[in-house]
Amino acid sequence: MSDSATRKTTERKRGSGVQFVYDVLRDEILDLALAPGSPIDEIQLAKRLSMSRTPIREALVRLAGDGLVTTLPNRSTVVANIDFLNLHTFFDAITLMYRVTTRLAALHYQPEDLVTIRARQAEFAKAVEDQDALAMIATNREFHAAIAAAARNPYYESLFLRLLDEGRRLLRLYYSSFNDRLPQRYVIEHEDMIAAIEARDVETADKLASEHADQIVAQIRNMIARDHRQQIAL
Amino acid sequence: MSDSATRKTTERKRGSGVQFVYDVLRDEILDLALAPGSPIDEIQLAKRLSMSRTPIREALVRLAGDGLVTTLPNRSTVVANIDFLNLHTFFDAITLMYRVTTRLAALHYQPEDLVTIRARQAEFAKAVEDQDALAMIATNREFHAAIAAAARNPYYESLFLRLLDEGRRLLRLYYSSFNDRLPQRYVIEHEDMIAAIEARDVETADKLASEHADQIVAQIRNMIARDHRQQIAL
DNA sequence: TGTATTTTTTTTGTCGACACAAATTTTAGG
DNA sequence: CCTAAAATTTGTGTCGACAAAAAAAATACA
Repeated sequence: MSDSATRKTTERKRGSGVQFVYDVLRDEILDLALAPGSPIDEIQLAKRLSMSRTPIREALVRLAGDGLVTTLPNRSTVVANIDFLNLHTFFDAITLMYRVTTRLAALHYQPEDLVTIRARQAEFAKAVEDQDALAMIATNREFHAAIAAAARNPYYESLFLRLLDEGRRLLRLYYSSFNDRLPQRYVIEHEDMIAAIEARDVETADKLASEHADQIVAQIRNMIARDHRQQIAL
Repeated sequence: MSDSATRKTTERKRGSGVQFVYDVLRDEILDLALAPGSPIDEIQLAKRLSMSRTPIREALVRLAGDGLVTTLPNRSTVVANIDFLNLHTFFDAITLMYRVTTRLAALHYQPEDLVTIRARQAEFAKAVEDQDALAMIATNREFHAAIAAAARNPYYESLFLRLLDEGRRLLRLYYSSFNDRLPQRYVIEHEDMIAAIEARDVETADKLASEHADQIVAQIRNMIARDHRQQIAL
């Protein structure tokens, strides 16, 4: 299990309890340390994090708001399932959010935004170079989150972040397939997007984001199809 | 105050407490019965609804997730303010959601969806005929929510519902200005949208939704400008 | 042996109480 | 009379306990 969950005997500041539980659970859910569909026992969790059930419950309510857990009335809350049947709605939404945030970033970015975006891109390039699939997933998210922040629209941003997190869970399922050389292409696409944003070239930014999204969606689809074939073969 | 808040001594089913508080507070916030920025006292609320603070707090956490209240650490939670300075981000997002949901509804609707949509439209037409501004706001929301449901994309739907609720709060502020004849136009536009959806004419549906959104945004902008002029005059 | 009913266990939803943080008021000093 | 420190008040964050609901186990009956 996640070692961040076991360290706890140290006194925490008052008020940080809920946030702590929220962060721990969120990480474990997105990292698939907690399997989708598995129940979350409040008492067990309370013992593990050595705190009362009250802050645990509040954290669970927040996670339910994020769609990361599902609360069954009078029954245990469970980690949200991945809905493979309706993945197309996910792909549709995340593609649109890739486009919209990149578009608006080209329109509204401030100089300091570019600094942040470039820093995230450097981290992503590093992860690709190291062939570190897990780091690639994380840094790719941060790169696009930085663009979304520059777009300065909290409504798009919050939906996009939610979709990126959902995607993180999906990619985790298949991250072993990242051994190929494809990710190098993403680095270049990112560079092109940064250039279009900097030039305030909205249409090009939109087009690049759209293609980038299609790339990623296609790759995830491939991973799923491949995995599905393997399952059938077994 | 809302009378739904005072009836409570009757026993409620176990488990419905949080939902009840959530619904009451949500309505009061969206109806501006609770002014934006005003603090919410947990103890006072607990007394008013005659229940313990625990379910109150959980409801507040959910509302915070919806962006309807803001939680200040160790300090009272306050009703979310209306951010007039960044209204353009709201208009941008809600216009896109009008378009996307109408588009996808034309693509994915099932026969029973049209029945629901038409029922909502009838209620909206009735409200316009009655010159009942408050009912117009509510039924207009339900009409577009029905279209969003037919679009069958939970990500778009949840964002759109959130934006519609935010819009409800905005319109409440200015609903006195609904005395003019403009709303009749909305009825016709709604009819056109239904026709385009039924014909599965995606492009027309998109175009109509876009124009409809522009209409509404323009009207809200007018209301704000008019109000602003009045404030300056005073 | 299989099914229906009762009993037990487990786990959630709610409660009242307490501790701590921040805001407010009071008091002390210049 | 004004400023700064101390004391008080107000309200949140967390806790342990209890009651109701659901699930699991045990029992009765055919």
